[in-house]
Amino acid sequence: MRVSREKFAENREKILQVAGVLFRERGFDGIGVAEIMKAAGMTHGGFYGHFESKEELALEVSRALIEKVKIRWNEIIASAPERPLDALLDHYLSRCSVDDPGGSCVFASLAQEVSRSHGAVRETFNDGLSMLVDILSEIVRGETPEERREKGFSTLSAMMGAVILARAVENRELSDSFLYTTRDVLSPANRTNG
Amino acid sequence: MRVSREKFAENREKILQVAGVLFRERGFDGIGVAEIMKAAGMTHGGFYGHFESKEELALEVSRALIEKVKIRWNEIIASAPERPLDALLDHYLSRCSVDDPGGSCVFASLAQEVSRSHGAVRETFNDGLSMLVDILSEIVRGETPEERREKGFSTLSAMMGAVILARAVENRELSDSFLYTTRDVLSPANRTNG
DNA sequence: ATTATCTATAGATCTATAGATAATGC
DNA sequence: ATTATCTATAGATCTATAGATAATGC
Repeated sequence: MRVSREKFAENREKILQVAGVLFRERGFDGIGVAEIMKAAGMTHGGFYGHFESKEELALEVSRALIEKVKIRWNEIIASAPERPLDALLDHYLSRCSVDDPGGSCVFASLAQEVSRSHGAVRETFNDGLSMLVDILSEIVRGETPEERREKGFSTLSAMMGAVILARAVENRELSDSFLYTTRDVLSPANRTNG
Repeated sequence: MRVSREKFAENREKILQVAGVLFRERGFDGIGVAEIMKAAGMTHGGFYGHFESKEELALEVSRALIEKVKIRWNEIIASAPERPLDALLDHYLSRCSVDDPGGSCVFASLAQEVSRSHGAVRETFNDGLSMLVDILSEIVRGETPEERREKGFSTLSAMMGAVILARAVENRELSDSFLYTTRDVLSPANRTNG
């Protein structure tokens, strides 16, 4: 049965949203079009009326999720103008972030898989990471812009690494240690230099 | 045609070695048994004379590659007794490490994929990461054992994060920045505190 | 009539196995 | 005779498409 134009647009959004969760939970190659459509409440074949290919879906989902990270980070920073980095670290280096990959940072879920790929998705991830460095550069401590930019890179590395390793280990104590030790090292409140 | 016992053992080692490279390059799910066997110079069906399943191969490869990281790190540390952490960072945070995933740290290639799995491979990765924290705890600066252990966790997070992000971006300048900024932050020579 | 969705399937993977082949080693 | 490997294939995926169905909107 055919649906209205409005419903068609809704269905497309639903596919994007569901795919966003499932890609982050299982990886781009860990979930098929049929299962995504089933989870979205539609049939397999209907997918190709909305997207040309799975690759196109992966690209659109990537763009949307990266934009989402940007918006969330900017919101958190704006909500704590006196200690923006602390607020961001509290958010990012949290158990919630580790335990809910389907709802968390797309880079912490898919960076390794994307690094093996080529094409538009990879470029989108490249630009997204560059954007996060820019955001961090404005809230880290540092005497010169160069110093702050360098700290933007190292801070992002440490944040991502901590969440990725906290997810990789099964032992809860180990997992927590990656989060809180990284938070302590990166938080300006605990630093005496820089 | 049948081969000698010696050749049989050689063939098994060849499969493990080839699979070690291909798993790191393409992920456990990114390469099939048939292609691994072809790269090892054998036929698809012959695989099941050596291993019960692809999962068993993944486990044996994981164990071997984690042991390899341990041995390499200990060699590097032993070779530079006056500045072991600097030597390790020089090795780990290098272009070579980023450009040759098939020959580098198994965690930097497969941590995200493994974090989505359950079973023996995941446990092996868990124990392997714990072991790397132990190694780092002995070479980082810190006043107390607790402080050094905490620094072991945060240092490992930063190292892994830097290599993973350096691989994720396509832009060479961005990629290098993740490496050298993390090296600067982690190197005792560049730290004025702790 | 147009078009969004559904049914059914083609064609290409993938893991795993059964049975044939041929060299080893008693 | 035993056993390591090879050939061939079963059965389960996966992406993508062709054609049927049925509701929208002129």
